[in-house]
Amino acid sequence: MEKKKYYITTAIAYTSGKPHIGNTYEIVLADSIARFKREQGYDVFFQTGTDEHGQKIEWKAKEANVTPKEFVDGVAGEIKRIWDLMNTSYDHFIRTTDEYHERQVQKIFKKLYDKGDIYKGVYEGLYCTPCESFFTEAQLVDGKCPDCGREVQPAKEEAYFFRMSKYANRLIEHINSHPEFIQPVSRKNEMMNNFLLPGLQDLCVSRTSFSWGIPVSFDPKHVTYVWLDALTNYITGIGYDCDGESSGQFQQYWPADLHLIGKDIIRFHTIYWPIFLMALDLPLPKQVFGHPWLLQGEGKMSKSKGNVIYADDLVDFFGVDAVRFFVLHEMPFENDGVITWELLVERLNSELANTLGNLVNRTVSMSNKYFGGIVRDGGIREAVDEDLKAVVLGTRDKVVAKMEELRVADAMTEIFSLFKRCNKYIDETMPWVLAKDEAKKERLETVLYNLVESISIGASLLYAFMPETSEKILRQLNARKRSLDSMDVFGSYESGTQVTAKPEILFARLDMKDVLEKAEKLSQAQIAAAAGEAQGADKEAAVIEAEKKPEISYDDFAKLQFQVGEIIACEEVKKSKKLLCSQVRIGNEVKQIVSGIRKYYSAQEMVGKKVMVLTNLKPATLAGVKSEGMLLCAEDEDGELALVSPEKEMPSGAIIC
RNA sequence: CGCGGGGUGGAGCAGUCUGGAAGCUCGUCGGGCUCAUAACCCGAAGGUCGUAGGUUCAAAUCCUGCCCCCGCAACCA
Repeated sequence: MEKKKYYITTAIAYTSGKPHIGNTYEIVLADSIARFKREQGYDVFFQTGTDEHGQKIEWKAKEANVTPKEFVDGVAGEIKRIWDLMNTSYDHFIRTTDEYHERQVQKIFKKLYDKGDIYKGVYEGLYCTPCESFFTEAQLVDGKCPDCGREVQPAKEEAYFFRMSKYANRLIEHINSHPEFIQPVSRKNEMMNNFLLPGLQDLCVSRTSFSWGIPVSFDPKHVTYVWLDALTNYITGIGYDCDGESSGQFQQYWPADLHLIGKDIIRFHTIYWPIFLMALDLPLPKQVFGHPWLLQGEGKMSKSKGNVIYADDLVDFFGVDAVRFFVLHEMPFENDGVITWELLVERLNSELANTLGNLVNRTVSMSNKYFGGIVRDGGIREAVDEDLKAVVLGTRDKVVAKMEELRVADAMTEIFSLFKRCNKYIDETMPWVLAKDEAKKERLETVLYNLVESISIGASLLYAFMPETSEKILRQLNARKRSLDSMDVFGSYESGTQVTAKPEILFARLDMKDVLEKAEKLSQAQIAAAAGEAQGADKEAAVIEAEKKPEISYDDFAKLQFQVGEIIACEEVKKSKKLLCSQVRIGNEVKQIVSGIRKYYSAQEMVGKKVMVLTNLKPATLAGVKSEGMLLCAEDEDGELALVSPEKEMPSGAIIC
């Protein structure tokens, strides 16, 4: 019988820097699903890779004084190293700089252009002059350029667009008729209400503002812009060819069974990607699962706070499988999960060391102590055995059911319930008591046999999640790995087998204090490194600013009217989290000025301050409130703001020149 | 009235769709055991299930109002 295929992908990682544990979570999750599907007998193809084009990389490469290609080669290597370190069993690692991918993207672009789905138009967006790049509102960081942090202005640029609206109805219908398409289902409404039902905007698919991308073959000053380049990896990676010369592999595996992605890019995978596929007359992926995020305990991960957690650091402390266990087990299905060093140590000690490691250890030890390591089925059954067997034999189906819903954390919990049941069984049967009575020898053999058999099954189930641990346990027990199919029989462990003479500690308990101290050192090192990096970046930015900002005449300067203003009243703007609305007295008049500084100043403390105001700026309406000027602030690289005030007491309205 | 998620013993979560004795992990306390990695097993304390109403024989679960928190979106002159 032919095996059913299963094609699973992760999102491709952006090569702008080393991935942290949150990014690493995704590949491990995908790996456990891929491995489990293989166990279930599917012909699995598992693809991951890197997204290597774009403005940001061009910029980073420049900063590092290397070519973009050299830069991404470095980062992609690092990413691959971490993926391998995590023991992930991907079949193909695609890079968007792969020659085959680039060629296909060019062909796809041309094909869609010829078809009329892509047209040339004008892109209106927000432009950052020093960086020479456009951003959509969504890309802005605190309303500023995400790369250099400066203000952006509305501007226009020639660009190619994809006619999204043409396929919108078909997509709506598809989503409605395939409830399993978007997972978790709660995301479906979000997509429908926010994007599909209000009407889809055409998507800009090219840029001229940077060159590190795949050139549009018939208009080379344009490069392909992110999504058409990145999303297509899922088909080019398995040999799609849009002239109909697709590989056998493509024929076999497409459509994908599961795109595993972060919840932040659900929109692109459930709207743009299906529409691209429709335009190419290809079937749509069966399911897109937007997993939640793994967050660091307090606040966002940031290098300057020194709280970024990297997979390889964790592996140094805990070992690969412990880290796999943690990210898989600690991640809820819909809500974001939390990762802290404390939690990690706690989990490792209680579940891995105590429940699992100690179980294997005590079982092997007893076998050696009482029977020289020979495990025999003594054939003396008792009533207590029945519940153990029932639990052990029932676990497979529970795990399968959970995996079917992609509830990996729950699946692991089921397996650990099995191990807990084994520990309980030891207390129920009290082998050390049986050992004192020569007449109970056969019963004792049976008890140990039941344990070894149960652990063998548990360890086999564990394989998809913690492959090394699974193998280690089986090796210690000298047992074969069970197939899922064979797990409805209790008693397959060959009677008379000898277990290892010296049980190896699977997971050593860790001292919380010790780990936290070491983690603190890591954190300090990170802060120091970030500070050094930030200094370097500052210098760089200053130089670039000098280069890019054109000289102005005194007349230009004279056009700007700066005055000292006194804030006489201030309140928070409703419907906004960032805005404060101040009444500012400037000489004899009072202007209303709205500023995005609520994060740094409370309305109360604003009152009474004398600040520098640009008073002849054209009024604008922000969040429905009129603003007649601008309060000037100094801003650092983290977006920290400080109002600028005259250094000595000055009257309200004083001219600043 | 922008969209969405959440508020469950000290901590972290499940349970809510498909009403019917409030569950899991950690922590605390007491007990058991000694094969084992000071581990394992049992028991206990501890919860007005955010809040106010409603429906129902019965509500954490369904309905309505309100209060907090968090994402996204908007906004940062």
